[in-house]
Amino acid sequence: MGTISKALKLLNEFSSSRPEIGLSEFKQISNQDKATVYRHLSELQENGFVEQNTTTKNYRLGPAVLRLAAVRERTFPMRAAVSAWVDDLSRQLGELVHVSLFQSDFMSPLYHADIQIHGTRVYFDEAEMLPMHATSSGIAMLAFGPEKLLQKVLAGHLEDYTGMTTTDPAKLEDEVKQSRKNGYAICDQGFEKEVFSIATPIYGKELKIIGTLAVAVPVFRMNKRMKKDIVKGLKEGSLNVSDALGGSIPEPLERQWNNAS
Amino acid sequence: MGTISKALKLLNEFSSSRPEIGLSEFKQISNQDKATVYRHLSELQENGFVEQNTTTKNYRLGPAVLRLAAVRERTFPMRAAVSAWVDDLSRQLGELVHVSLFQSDFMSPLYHADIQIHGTRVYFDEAEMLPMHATSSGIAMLAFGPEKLLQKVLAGHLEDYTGMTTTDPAKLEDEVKQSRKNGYAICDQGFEKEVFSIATPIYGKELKIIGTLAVAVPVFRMNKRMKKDIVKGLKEGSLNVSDALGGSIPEPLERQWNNAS
DNA sequence: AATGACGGTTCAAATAATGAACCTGAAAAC
DNA sequence: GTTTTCAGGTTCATTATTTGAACCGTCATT
Repeated sequence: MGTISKALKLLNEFSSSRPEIGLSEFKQISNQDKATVYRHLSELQENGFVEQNTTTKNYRLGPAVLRLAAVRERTFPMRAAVSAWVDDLSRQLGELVHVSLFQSDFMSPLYHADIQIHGTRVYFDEAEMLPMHATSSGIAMLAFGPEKLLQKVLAGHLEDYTGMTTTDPAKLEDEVKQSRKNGYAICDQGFEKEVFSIATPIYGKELKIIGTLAVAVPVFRMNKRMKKDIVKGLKEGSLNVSDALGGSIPEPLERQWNNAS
Repeated sequence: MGTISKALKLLNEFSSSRPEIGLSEFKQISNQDKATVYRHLSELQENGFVEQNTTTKNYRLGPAVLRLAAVRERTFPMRAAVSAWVDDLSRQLGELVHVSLFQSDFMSPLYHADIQIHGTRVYFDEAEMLPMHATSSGIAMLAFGPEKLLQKVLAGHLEDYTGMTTTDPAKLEDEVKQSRKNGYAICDQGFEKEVFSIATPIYGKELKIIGTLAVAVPVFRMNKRMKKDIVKGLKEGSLNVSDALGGSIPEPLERQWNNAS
């Protein structure tokens, strides 16, 4: 791994639950020498990608990412492109819906909508990274994405988040196979307790898979009828979202979806 | 300059007017070997900071910046903190107002508001980088920021954007001195033709300057009365925005402002 | 006064970045 | 339809940068 990747990976350590990180903490997290981490952070700081809390000396994400995000969304408005369909589906189902993009090691939420018609709702953080093996989005990506990715994830460590997370590679592979058979992926409380989710793949230009569309509901609200509605909505939604992004669902998968319903 | 900075600087080449850049183009822009640029882009791509247009092979900003921006704004909501005051001032003046943050080489817009009460309005792109020598925000930063920064800018190349841009270091230094005397910075069509702007500094914790508050108006609408109103609004605004960011205006400057009005 | 935790710095040793030249394919020029 | 040009991408010896153990200064705790 090059120096650039090492530095960029540092940025990914920041999250909603960990907005500021000190040097020593970073050293532990990243398993690198303190001096190395320090230099990387300094260079990131020079470029505005991190900044320092002047009192605690802890590091946090810098304003540079804001400008880049503004450029990206202004010139390649993906969020805007998918938002209408995500809103639609959320309204239709009355549940939380999100589109997430594949990003090397995890799924990264792009947009979510939660039209509240129930008293309880699923908590969703657009700034969070969704693990590949513990979310329906991740499993859908593994099922419909490149075989290499699946192998990489199966070979890696499968962290247990809830006690119900699939941590056995063989079991995960089974789930992936089942997802391919079904045409959608399911995850029962793999990442957050009490949350059940279903996801379908989203494709961009040239039939390239780029992410997933997913619905997450409180597990106690889940039943056969609900599941049927969600799967139907996801299939339509995937078509629409893919189309909005200039892509389309591969022929075989679309046929599979049509036959199933 | 380290490898990390070289790679990160590549990201800054993207803008609203240049959303996609090819390898050869990048080589020219950055004055680096093609192989080097290619490797840097590849590593950025692996981490989702750029992605490739599959047909043209051109590079564009990737989705990773979206997630980081979401984390930043969620955990350190600067935009949200300043938006109310910027909106207020824009409503009060009926003109475009923006807060921009200093970012190593330029000013980076954080938030802007334009309450339209006139037929014409200033075009403003939040994704754009504002040059230090050719905008009121930049000059305010030079005037009230560290002396080192001023020297660095004076020693560098001063690009001419409009034909009215200050390109002579001595003249720029004069403008900076005048700004210090006035307590605010002025720029007449230095970056965009027909746009006149005035800016005041914004301070964070421990009296550290972090950016500027600025008003930009069509030059033909500018007059003594208008200028007086803007300067008054900016002084109040700078106090409010600095306060909202947990900072405060340094004593001497605040006294200077109070005496002037 | 001693201890340890933390951010930051140094310099020789190790490793990764670099760039001239090369490859390949597509499109423009002849 | 052949040649030229230009684009993205790749290779390998050379070169320069990254690296990390040890060190420093500061602050809070014992």
